Amino acid sequence: MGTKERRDREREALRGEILAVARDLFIQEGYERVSMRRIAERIEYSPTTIYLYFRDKSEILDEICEQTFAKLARSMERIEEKGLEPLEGLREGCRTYIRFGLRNRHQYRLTFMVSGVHRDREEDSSGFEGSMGERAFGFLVRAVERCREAGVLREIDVAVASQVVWAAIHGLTSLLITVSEEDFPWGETKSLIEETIETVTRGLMR
Amino acid sequence: MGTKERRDREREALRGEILAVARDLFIQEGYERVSMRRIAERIEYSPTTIYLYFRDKSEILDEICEQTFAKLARSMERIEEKGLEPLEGLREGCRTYIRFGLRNRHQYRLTFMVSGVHRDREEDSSGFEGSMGERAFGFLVRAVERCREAGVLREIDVAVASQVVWAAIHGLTSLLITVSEEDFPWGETKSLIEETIETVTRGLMR
DNA sequence: CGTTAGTCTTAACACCGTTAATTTCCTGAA
DNA sequence: TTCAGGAAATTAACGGTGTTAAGACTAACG
Repeated sequence: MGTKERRDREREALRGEILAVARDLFIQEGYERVSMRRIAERIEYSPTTIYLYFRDKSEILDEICEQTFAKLARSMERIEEKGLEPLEGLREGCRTYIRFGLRNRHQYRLTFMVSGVHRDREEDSSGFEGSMGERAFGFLVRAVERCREAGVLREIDVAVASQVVWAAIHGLTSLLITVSEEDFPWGETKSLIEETIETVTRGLMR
Repeated sequence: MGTKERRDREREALRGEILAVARDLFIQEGYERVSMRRIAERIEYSPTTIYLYFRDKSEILDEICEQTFAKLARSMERIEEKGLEPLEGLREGCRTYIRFGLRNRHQYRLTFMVSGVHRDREEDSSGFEGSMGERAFGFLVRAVERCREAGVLREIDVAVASQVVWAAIHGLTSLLITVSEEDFPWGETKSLIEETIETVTRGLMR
């Protein structure tokens, strides 16, 4: 009787393996360089089998991105449990965000820097609401809000201020990912990160 | 005797037409959605003819990017001639940069947000030195330097400060390009831009 | 006029994402 | 134990891609 359950388990297992293999390949070589046929080869199934588990290539990407986002969101939410003072909490969130992006370059690029380039299929896109991306951004909003409550924030809309922070840390992260050190004379990365965070927080305080 | 000259002119003309057609298509539909065959169709030549004028597809892109950069660099350098006070000059440069990115979304994405994804050919890359990108960034450095000389800059390395500014305005630009308004509740774009510029400049001043 | 150099095209290669049709395999009932 | 049904996987194919090799055309020069 439990055969359906077992089959479901097996199905899920194979699905997971596809996801794992695809993630490794995407990270190592980039989304567009990895073909369905190569993923299939790795899992030792025929290419078309993948289509029994995913609608198309970009759905695999979407799923991986959500996983990545979930990781980022958790990292950031963990900061809130540390009970730091508002300003330092915000700073620590920025650090976490940037570090995460640099440690997961390809995933970061895939989630934040491609968007509508791939996935022409529009329908779902599931939007921002309820997504892991919202959770990660939600952290920023709360961190800024706590700064406002503590009275250290200058006169500015909390939503706008959060977007400004996001822009700054995303900008730094994506530049460091895109423009390699041999193409541009970045100095010491660590101090650049700290100065960026320092600058944006200072700029938001009264 | 002037036949060689005429032929050179014709060659250059066709090359230019390929570039123009490709630019229009890339802008309208994005680099990866445009095939060599479609470019060829537009110029009414066979696909392989293009390879007599460009090594490969990415070389067409490179050339277009350089043109775009040149336009940006000129726009920014024109600000210097306006004789604004240092801080306002920096602000105006930021505005120009962001506006340029938003008005040339596809070109901006191509130049600043893809990098090593396409063009596996490494050899040249021609580096940062002497490129139009350097000229655009050079403006930022000079603008920041002038702020330092005017004594309004806080204690910070000029190169680092310029990179911070670049990160912030690039971050905003690329986010606005990547994350569409239906995916994320951006408020009013104009005020977001102003607040970002305000925040980063404030954060750099003493 | 014949040769030659430059320009362009045809045909092909090796891929790609994806779909339709078909085969294989296993399970549950007779 | 056999057999039907259904799920899972495969083969073959379509229409596309960037790119290369080989051949055809064409215009200028000796």
